Amino acid sequence: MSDQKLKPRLPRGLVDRGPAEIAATRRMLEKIQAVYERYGFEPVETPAIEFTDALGKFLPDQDRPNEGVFSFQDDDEQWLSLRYDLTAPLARYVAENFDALPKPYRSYRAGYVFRNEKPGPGRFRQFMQFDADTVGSATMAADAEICMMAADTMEALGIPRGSYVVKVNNRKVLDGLLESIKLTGPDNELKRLTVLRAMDKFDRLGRGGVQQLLGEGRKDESGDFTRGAGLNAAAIETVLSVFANVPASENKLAHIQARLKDSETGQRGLQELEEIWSLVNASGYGDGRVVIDPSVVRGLEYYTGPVYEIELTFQVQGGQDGTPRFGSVGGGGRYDGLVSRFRPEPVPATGFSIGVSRLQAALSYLGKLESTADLGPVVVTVLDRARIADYQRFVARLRADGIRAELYLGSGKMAAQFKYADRRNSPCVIIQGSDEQQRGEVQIKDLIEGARAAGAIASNQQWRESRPAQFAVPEASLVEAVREILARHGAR
RNA sequence: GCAGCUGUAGCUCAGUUGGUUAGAGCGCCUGACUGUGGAUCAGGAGGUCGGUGGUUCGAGUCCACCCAGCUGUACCA
Repeated sequence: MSDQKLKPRLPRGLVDRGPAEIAATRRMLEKIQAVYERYGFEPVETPAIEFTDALGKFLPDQDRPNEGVFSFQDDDEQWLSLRYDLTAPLARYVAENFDALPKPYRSYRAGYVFRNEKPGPGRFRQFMQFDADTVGSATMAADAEICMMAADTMEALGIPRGSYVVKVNNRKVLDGLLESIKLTGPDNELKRLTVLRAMDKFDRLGRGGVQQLLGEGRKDESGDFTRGAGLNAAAIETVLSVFANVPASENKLAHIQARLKDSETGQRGLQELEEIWSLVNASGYGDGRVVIDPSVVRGLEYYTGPVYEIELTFQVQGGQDGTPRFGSVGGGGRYDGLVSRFRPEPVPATGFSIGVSRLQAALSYLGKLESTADLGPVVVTVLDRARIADYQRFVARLRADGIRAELYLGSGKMAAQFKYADRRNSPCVIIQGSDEQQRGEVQIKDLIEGARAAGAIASNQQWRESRPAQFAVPEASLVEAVREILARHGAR
């Protein structure tokens, strides 16, 4: 077919966003930003594109970028990539502007990041993160503060205390654990990865699933088989001990301490955890907002010490199987090696990101999000096409007074104009035909009030004759009357 | 990537053991209403049944392959 039309469509994992979602995102961003500002962080923004090597994302032993990142070659053949998080670009920025920045350097930024991975519910290939970092401070106080800020942010977003938890662990504890089951040396590199990955799946697969993955392997619902790490029973028991149902954070520390006796790395990790815990506790956040959880793994690359994860703990009502799981909505950790890739001196850093898109998807699914679009503009209708100049003058007066307003620019008759205004979520329309003009008046119809009245009216004739929520005011009072309607409906 | 399931109108779906011009609800457009949203009523537009090939007198229906979507799993720096 030569006259075949192009089919409008989006690649998977990408979404269009309408006014209601945009408004909801904006409200979220404002709340997050307010918390970060209060903690003394300042904004900085970097571009969406970086050199691939600056992101550190070449495949090992190959000159091709990792498939998980969107990459392309510049005119000069250099590889460029879309950022896949906001941390790596920040490290590049700090390294590049090192001498000009105050240290420790505390900054935040929001922006879209891109990952070429399989999308799912609340998982997109383009999504927004809100990130905050402290660069140039090695003290655990920086990490403790990040955790407390994460908790404050959740509450600022309207998530009640007890409906979220900030979990803290330390990569050194995990390394120590692997040491204690003798998974050391380069030969065991792959096994170590397999063990950590298995642990990371605890919330999804449960203890049994993780146990299978640590041992022989596991068959999923579709019958597909995943090979396990092949550990012996004693080693499996040691690894699973971190999932023990020990209620208090102090006890968790004690519980795991015994298993790490032989590992110096593990002991150091425990010390760091204890330090964070005492700082968090001193500020009162140890009441369940921030907890120690030795099972938190997080991504596998650049974290060097403490790692954090923000999790929603909502009980999803209707609790059958079909309900999606919204686990982690944010996380982060200490990445002491990332900036020093560019610098001669060591530059410790720690930070965390909130997955704004995912959190929004979760909140909206759970009905915890006010997802109403903002009110639309006041629409001035066109009854007499010869008098467009007059109508435009009404519009100009409203705008001059700071009120969103527009002239109906379509070609429809009255009914179409009302439908248009309705769809635009307009608070009211302005009408002036020859009758009103002679009396020096305009009709104002409150669409929101009118919609409410519609329920009680049976016939169309009655509806039209009663003209619900409609009234006349002198032309001179136009702005004032519209203001009243806006105020009544809580317009911002 | 691997596995399972599903592809019929913009959306949600019906379509008997293969049998004439492929249906419904919702939505959309127009009108009833020379100047009023909703409701109602009447009319209208919109589909080469995901694609290609095959079996058959005949395929939305059966078969093969491909494509897309969903779910699980792997990977996710």
